[in-house]
Amino acid sequence: MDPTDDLLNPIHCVSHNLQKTARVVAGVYAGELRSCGLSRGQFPILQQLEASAGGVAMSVLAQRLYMDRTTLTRNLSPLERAGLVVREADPGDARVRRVMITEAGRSRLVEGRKAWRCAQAMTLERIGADSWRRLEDDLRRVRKALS
Amino acid sequence: MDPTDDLLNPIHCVSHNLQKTARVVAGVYAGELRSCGLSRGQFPILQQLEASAGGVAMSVLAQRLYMDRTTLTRNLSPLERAGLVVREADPGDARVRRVMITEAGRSRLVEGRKAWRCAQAMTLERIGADSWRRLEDDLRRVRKALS
DNA sequence: GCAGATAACGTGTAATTACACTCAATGGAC
DNA sequence: GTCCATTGAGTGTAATTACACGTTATCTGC
Repeated sequence: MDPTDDLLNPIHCVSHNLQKTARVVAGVYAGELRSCGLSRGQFPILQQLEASAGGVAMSVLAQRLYMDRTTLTRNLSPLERAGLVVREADPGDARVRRVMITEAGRSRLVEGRKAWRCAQAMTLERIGADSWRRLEDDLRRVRKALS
Repeated sequence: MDPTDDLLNPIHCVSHNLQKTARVVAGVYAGELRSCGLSRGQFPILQQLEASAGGVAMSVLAQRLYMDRTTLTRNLSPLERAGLVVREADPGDARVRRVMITEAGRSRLVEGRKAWRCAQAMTLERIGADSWRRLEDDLRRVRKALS
């Protein structure tokens, strides 16, 4: 008998278990970040952009965030309207649009990180740092295995 | 020095790590479920309703799914239009609307489970059953700790 | 060069999510 | 019984997500 048979019961759905846990956790971070005018979707984008000197192509940025490319396009629009990022054509390849964080974006990110740190500290305190270390490793493995 | 200091770097964001992993996994299940006309959000709802004989109040159902009550309202609309669920007033309390799965809903669920099992088996094979057992426990603990 | 394949990107459309707000029904204090 | 806090539920609005499709630019074989 296959030892994974019990896991083929919908109670153990990998997708739904991840989904509902993500929803619960997201609420904590969204609440903290709201004070600085960043959504929980915008914060990781700015964070990733700050680490990418010289700008990044849309596709590359989407991959790094494990996000659909078209979703990224939509999420970038409000950030661009707010002047926190700019999109400009790549001089070497006219197809590529390089995304860059602006000075205003960096300032906002400083505020955002304060709020984020509150949410992260609160979450870690509740779930336990060691528990999270193990979980984070496992999650990374899941992403690697499926993409 | 606080041993959780390194975890206060946005790279280790609990919310974003869960979010992006959930996105990657969701893609697998959505692909399989599409063949039977159920979204990955609708399947868990029907699944939960099948286990709730006599119908459930909206709030209770939302709690069980770790879902916002208003989100559940929206997600039920297409299911109701398709005749897979019904909402009827509770005889004892006029505020309560009891949600029930229909016969058509049960039939659809049989189809859905076939597709779901494909996705689940595929996912488990890639990430490993033991890895998932540990992860599922950890995720449950996170939900308990935060809600 | 040129034709077709490929790659990068945006848009139409639709599902998912949830906060703020409103409405209706219930229950408790008196 | 009346007032009012509480509870269950739906709607307005907006952000998030992603599939299908179209457009433009680059590359490859010839």
